[in-house]
Amino acid sequence: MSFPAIETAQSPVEKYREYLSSSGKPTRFTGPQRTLIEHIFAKHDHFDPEHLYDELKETGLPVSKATVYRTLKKLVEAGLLRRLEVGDRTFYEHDYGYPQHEHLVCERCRKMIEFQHPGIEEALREVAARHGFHATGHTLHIRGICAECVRARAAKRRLDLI
Amino acid sequence: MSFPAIETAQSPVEKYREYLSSSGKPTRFTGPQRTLIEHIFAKHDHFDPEHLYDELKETGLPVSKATVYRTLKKLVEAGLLRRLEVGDRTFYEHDYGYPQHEHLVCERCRKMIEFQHPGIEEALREVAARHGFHATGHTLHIRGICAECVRARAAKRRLDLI
DNA sequence: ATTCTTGCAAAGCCTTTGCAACTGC
DNA sequence: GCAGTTGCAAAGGCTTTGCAAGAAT
Repeated sequence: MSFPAIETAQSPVEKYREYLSSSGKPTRFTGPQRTLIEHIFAKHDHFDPEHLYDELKETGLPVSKATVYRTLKKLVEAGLLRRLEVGDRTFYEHDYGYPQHEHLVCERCRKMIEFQHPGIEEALREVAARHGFHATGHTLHIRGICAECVRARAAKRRLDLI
Repeated sequence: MSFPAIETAQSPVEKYREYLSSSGKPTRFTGPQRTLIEHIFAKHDHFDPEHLYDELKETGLPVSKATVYRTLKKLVEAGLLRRLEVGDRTFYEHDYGYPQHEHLVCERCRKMIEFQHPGIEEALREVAARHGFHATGHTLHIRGICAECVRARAAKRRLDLI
């Protein structure tokens, strides 16, 4: 984890059940949904639906792709996950129990480095207020090459000269 | 336009030709490419490939979808256009001759309101530097409901009470 | 029992690609 | 004339959807 987790009164599963009962919509807590939540919250990372689907298949508790997509949508509504759109790829990450942050996205190794910057969040709120805009969220990430890849590239360049 | 255009020494077409000749790659300035550039730079707005394709069809100078996509990619490389990923939709807007800015995106009327905030840009540079990250760009937008739609919604609520 | 959820496969969307015809240079 | 570009239609990813079978309450 890049940042310490936030203390939560409820487990993700509990939080989800609460959401289900208070959402008004038809809803039922099923096995596949439990499998997904428990798998997703077993570790903190950034994942895409395809990858999640593959992992579950390997663990012996497969869930169909349709259900992966359907459940991810619900988990975002429930406030358990945050959806990230990076370039033309879509990722999900923990929202519940994890502090607000943004990402540096390496275009070479695809790594996503988390960072926090309260000043930026504050500036965004201020901008919205100034425009009478009722903000519900934002998307922010910095694209480029991470330190590691910059070094690797420099090293390779040195080798090429020999 | 939300912001005044920047003075440019070259027209978009000239700038593009310069890019073509200096890019090293095979390249040829064709009729469809000229049609696209002239149409795109005739007005400042945010558009998606589909919309652009439809507009060109109506003007009587149609360009195939494949060429629209292929040319948009080149125009981004040439620095004429900026590509925006908002949610799961992709837009393009002028980059050449237009100042750096970000967007407030209304989720009700889809309007994109431009804003500038030098402090944020500066903060982003600083974050990248702190991580030894070689930044090449960033994505930033605020989602929510614009002032107009907030008002419209409030008005409707009042009516509903009658 | 009833109604919601799942899995499968088909359909949808947006974007890219293979290829023959065409066109700048 | 030669290589690069276009248009068309087909193919590709990723995501959603229709529907019959299977679960949760």
